[in-house]
Amino acid sequence: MKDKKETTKEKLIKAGTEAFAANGFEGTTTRSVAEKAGCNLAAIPYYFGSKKGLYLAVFERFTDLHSQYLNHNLEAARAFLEKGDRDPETALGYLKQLIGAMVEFSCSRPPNAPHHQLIIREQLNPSSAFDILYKKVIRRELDVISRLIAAITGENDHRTTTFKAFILLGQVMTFHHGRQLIVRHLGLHGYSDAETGEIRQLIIAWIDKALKPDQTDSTVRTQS
Amino acid sequence: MKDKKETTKEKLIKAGTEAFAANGFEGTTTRSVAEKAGCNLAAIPYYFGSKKGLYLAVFERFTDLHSQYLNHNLEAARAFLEKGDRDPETALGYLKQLIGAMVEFSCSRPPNAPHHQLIIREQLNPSSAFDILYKKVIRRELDVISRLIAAITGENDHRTTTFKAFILLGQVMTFHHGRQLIVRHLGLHGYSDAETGEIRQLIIAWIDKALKPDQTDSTVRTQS
DNA sequence: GTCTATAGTCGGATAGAC
DNA sequence: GTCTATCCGACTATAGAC
Repeated sequence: MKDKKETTKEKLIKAGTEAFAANGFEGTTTRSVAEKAGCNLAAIPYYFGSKKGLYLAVFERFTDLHSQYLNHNLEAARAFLEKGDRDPETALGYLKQLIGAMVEFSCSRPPNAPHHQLIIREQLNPSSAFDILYKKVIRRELDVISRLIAAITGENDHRTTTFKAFILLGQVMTFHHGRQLIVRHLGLHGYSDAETGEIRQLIIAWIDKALKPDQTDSTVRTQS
Repeated sequence: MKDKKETTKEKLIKAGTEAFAANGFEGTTTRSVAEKAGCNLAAIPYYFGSKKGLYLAVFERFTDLHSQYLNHNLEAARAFLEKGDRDPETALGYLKQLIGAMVEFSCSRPPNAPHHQLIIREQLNPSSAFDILYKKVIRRELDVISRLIAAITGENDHRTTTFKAFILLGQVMTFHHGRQLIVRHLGLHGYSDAETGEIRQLIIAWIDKALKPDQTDSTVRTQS
């Protein structure tokens, strides 16, 4: 029935995802997207109303995929948190699991990961897509991570645990959006499995040391 | 003599820095830059040859400022490293000093810091400006940081210490380019001095724990 | 639903007066 | 050096045939 329809729409979303991630909204032309999708320029306004409509559709789509990918780890952690068990070692285990999955997602899957480019671009330049992003993926991730950190360190100040969650996310993201830089600096040709593995191990080891509950967490007090 | 000349050129570079940082190269129009600079559109091709010429001039300029700002800390660390003293505690002190300065630079000076937006944008979308950036600032920073890390941890593999340097830079940068996100998530109105201070303390404490020389650094071995 | 042709707009660069 | 006026190309979106 609507197989043909879905296919063209689908191809446009896929091509749009890559193009917008690589060149940004302004840097992308509808012509190039249509060409990459192998369909007609006029199909974009037809299916999505406008270029901006396609852009938003791209975000609706990839945020779904993104949550699906991390859903298992996020939900497992959330279930743990919800049942009130606050064992720091267990919480640390969930956190390491989750972050490990994020590293894999960011580093080892170059074709699936224009996602983070789109995320960064929206952070630099928030548009109406930022809302979709925030509500569907970022808020949830931040929330779970900061609650895990609270369980691990015993720190309960929301702002502080959120800052720590950010530090952590920053460690992961830097390897994604700094890929070109790292590769150039080290003379690599992209991340091989070996590099992805090393990055994951380094980040996990770093987390391990920095959050280990058995050390006094020299928690910070600033004037609130 | 050439006061007037310098002034117009200067105003264009300043306006261009802000505009390119905020909206990217494609998202910026020469008209808007000229208007913001309070001068004529035709002045851009006149002084810089083209829009791209202005863009490159912006990079030449801000990379100078950037190195100047961090120069003191970078050179102090480099002098320490050069004289062959490898005391881990001292090295850790230099690293903390340097990172602290970077946090101040990223967070507490909103008007001076379109710089990092430009850096991120070039990482996402390398153009000819990437070379300027890499050669004049990033390479030197990465180099010093990774050598400090080597001195602190005793780890001598260049790739590993570089990855660790990246982790560290990622922690700092995330607070800069994720500013809109953090502010929104925590319901802040930008970073006050208190927040900048807390961020600096958290990152330094994190580094402290993760790199402390007195712990066995569970150094990673992957198939090389 | 998909195409061609084209309208309408805008942005970068130039010509040339002052 | 600075301005106005303008050209030219490229882009998004639409009209309308098939």
